[in-house]
Amino acid sequence: MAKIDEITALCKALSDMNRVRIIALVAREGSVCVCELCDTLELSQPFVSRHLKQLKAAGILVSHKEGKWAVYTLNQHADTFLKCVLDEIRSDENALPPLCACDRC
Amino acid sequence: MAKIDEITALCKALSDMNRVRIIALVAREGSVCVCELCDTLELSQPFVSRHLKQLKAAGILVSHKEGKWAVYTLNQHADTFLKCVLDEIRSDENALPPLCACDRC
DNA sequence: ATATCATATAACAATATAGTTATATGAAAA
DNA sequence: TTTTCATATAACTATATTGTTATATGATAT
Repeated sequence: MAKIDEITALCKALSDMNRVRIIALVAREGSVCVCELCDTLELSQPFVSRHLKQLKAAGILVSHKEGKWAVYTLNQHADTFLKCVLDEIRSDENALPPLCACDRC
Repeated sequence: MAKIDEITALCKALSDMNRVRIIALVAREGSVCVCELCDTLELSQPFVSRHLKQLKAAGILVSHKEGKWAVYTLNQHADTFLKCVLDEIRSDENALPPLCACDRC
């Protein structure tokens, strides 16, 4: 029952390759910290941080603090459309490199 | 089995409110000519024409000529993800004004 | 307290996209 | 063939977004 402007907003969040790769990595790993995203996807930290903010604003990801680290996970309250998108994204998870696990967190 | 870059490209086409409204109108009416889109959505002709080009490039719409008119319809060969999006868009069709039918075509 | 680490934000340049105005194309009617 | 109509494209400005660099915040460790 999504409205046209909700569809537009969600698709705007998904219209950037780097953001979709971030989502794909979070979906595959369950939860990741920012440094793992940076290292695995070879993206700069401020760059990742800003895209994460957009993905949170779009309701796709949620985050919580664990000590010094910010851990990002998928929003469990995704609506029908977002679930459909996530299924699509998950089906191409192998397009991503293996996780560069952070050895500190 | 959509790839990440295909998802990104499709979502980019769907990331603009006017384009989604165009899709919604085509989905509701079955087929429309450009002047009906302009009149109904109160958008300028070159503006609509350029967005239609993007929607064709994204594989969402197809068009054919009927005399002087260009008639746009949904691409029947939509993949799973696009079908899912179209269902969402259709569920908010009443957000659109009634069709301003072109009295010439 | 000071230093360090992880993340977030600010400020900026480069690029892309939206939206407008003017013009081109191509078909049908006169 | 000239005109008219429907649509497409070109050229342009305005705005938004991307991506980078520098800095701020906030927690832990020393």
